[in-house]
Amino acid sequence: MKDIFHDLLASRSIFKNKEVLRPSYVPDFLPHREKQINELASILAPALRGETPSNVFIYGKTGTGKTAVAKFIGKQLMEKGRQLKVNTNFVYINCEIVDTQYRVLQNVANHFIKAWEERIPFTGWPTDEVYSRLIHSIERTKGVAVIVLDEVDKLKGDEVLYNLSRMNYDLKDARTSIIGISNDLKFTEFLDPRVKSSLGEENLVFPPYSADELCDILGERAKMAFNEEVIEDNVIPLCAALAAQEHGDARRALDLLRVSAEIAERLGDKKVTEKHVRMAENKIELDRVTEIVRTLPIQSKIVLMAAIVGTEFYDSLTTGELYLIYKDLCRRAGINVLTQRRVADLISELDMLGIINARIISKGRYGRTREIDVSSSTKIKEVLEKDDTLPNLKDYKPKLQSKLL
DNA sequence: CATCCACAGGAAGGACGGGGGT
DNA sequence: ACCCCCGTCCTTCCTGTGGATG
Repeated sequence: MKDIFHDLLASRSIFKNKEVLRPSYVPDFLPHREKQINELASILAPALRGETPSNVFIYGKTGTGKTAVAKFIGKQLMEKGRQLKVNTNFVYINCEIVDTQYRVLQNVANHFIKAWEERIPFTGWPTDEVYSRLIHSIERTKGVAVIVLDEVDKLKGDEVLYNLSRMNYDLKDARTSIIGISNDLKFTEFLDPRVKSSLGEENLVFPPYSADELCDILGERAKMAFNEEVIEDNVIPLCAALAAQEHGDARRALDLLRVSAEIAERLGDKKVTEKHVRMAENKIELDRVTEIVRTLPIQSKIVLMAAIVGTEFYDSLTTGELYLIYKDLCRRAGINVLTQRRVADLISELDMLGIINARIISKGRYGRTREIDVSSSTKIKEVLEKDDTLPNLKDYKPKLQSKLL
């Protein structure tokens, strides 16, 4: 018993505050985003002077600090508003979760509705009534409202964007600014031109972080997250370098650091070392693959299974060979067989998810096809074997030769 | 050098299901 | 309550093509 408590107490000594490493945490200091912060601030500043601010469109890949900067600005703006006695409101909406026109309007409107007033229900009201209620509530504040739509590309339909971005025309005493955030560069191309011009009055690009910049970010957070002297010197540069290889994703770097420390803690080690980072890298990858595989539709699972079974016996497969195995597996499992055209698309999807590799090769006279292999096949196989909707692949042997005749 | 394999991958359309508008 | 539109999944049909082989 004593030993158990001893271990637990010892392991407490790594983290001081784990929360600051979580993606949801918004730090007070954002290294290497000063330029973006200043630009965004100068775009929104007119609002505090009673002028109408522009709408902004922000884009950049995942983990480049888009959301953090937006939330940070929101906080600052609220503070400045209090100082200047201007009524400021900041609404943050993640469109991946709130993804329909009605729910966006409802969410924004409810933000402005006072506690004792009737809130707008989840469903039931005509959309235009929600809109006019929203306009009315904002008008009443006689102040500034900044509305952030994170992941705007996930929004179904662009009507909401149109309505929201032209709200200023319906307002007299209040002003709004819409900030749209997206990681899809081509997103605006598909928008209604009117929305495009009103939302994209200003554009901000967030470039990926370099390895050095990631180091600074991690260092800053590590000071808050960990106790003194628990992180070895090479750990942070390593996390930064690994994340920079991907696409300068700060979230990934922070995850690596956090998981490394968690592993160290669980192992009862007093310091986080390079070894833990390597283990963390592995664990994160395994978790990612597991999650992807687990949530794959049945047909994709069968295709993946065919790829694994096939590569176990032949070191690379062509689309045609994979398809033969796939058909056989389907018949055994009593699942309907898709056409080769469709299976080819499923193979592409699996390739894009990064759980198989499929590259186009030409075998000259013997055709052009994709060569397929599987990166971490044993991990994937484990996940697939636990799935009881699939045929059991123990002792299964593909018989290509006879089928190919 | 033309040929020709075994596909890649685009186009069009059918079936189906869910969500929003009326 | 109903319908319609849209997205997803899948099929059918099709044209395009890199490069070993004759």
